[in-house]
Amino acid sequence: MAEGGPGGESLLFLTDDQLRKGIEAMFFAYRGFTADPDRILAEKGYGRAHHRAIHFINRSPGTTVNNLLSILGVTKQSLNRVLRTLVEDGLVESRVGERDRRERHLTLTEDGRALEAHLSDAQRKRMRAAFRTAGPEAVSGFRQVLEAMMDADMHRHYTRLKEAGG
Amino acid sequence: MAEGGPGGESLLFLTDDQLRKGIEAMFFAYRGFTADPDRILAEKGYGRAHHRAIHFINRSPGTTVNNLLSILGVTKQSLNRVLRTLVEDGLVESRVGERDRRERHLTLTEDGRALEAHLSDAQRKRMRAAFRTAGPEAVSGFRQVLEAMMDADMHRHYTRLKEAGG
DNA sequence: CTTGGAATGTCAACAAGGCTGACGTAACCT
DNA sequence: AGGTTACGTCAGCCTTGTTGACATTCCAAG
Repeated sequence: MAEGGPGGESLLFLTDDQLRKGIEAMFFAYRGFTADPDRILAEKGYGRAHHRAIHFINRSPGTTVNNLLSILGVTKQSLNRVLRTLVEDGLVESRVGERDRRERHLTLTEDGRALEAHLSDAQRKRMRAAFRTAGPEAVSGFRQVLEAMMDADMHRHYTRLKEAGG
Repeated sequence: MAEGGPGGESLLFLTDDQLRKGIEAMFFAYRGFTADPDRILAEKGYGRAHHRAIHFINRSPGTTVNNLLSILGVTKQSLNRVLRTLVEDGLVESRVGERDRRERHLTLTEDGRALEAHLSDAQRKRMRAAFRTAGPEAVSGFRQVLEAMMDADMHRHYTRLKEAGG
């Protein structure tokens, strides 16, 4: 299995050692990925769970609790705890649905958008530096591998957001 | 800032929208990245913290607690709890240092190596599928971006492990 | 040689944020 | 009218992060 294969293409990039490097790269990079927002959140007494809620509410203003649940992949009890503090603190607004009044539609308030901007500025800054260092071709590969790594459900959510936002 | 730039190279890949896609890709992909090991760990009553300890002890047999701490970036108390259960369950051996008896040198037992193999098989399987789908060039870019995203400390650890293992 | 500081690891207690289970309410739909 | 769906909440559990206090060991300065 050292080399050669379909189309004479080298498969060296699929050795266990290469895979292990990919695994460790994911581990260390994810730490960097969350480090900056984590610092900002800690100052305000929030955690990563708040960041995730804020991020996806910002991406899909007016989204329902149920939709958020399926994106985040946590239980409603878990999400509810986070959401309650955000509503109490005036960062998120929860409006009863007009068409279906069982639903709650979530949007960021002005304060919420301000925090979101602060957090995503920090995170984008690091991502931008990494992208710039690696270059456009690397970025394309980066995204291809990540997309191939997602579960099908998550890929669905990702694609939806990608299309909506583009 | 839409296009053009040094050397006439397009900078479209650095737009906020592209960065946001990268951020969301990291989020969703990391979930997939940990999903398989998480299932195995849950069956055995362990968590992600145990996996991390097992992984890095396997990578550097005989390592000290302090070294592990700086790789994992948690407090020694946090690590100690995890380590204690692993030692009690006979997956990790903790030997008092010969030269410096304050140190504890950590190695996996046979059972520990078996669990490590099980976990990393699962994780490599997904990584292999993603690598194969994306192809060697994408994998190269993937790693470049991740490396550029790491904090300096983490990059140091990553490089060390990479060299040792390669 | 002794003593004080630094390094290493352990115990205790607390908080965040996952989880399950049970229950209540309101609204929708057949 | 009755079943289903969406949401909220209470209670309690677990993992895994945190700080603080403490014991042991090493080393170096006096």
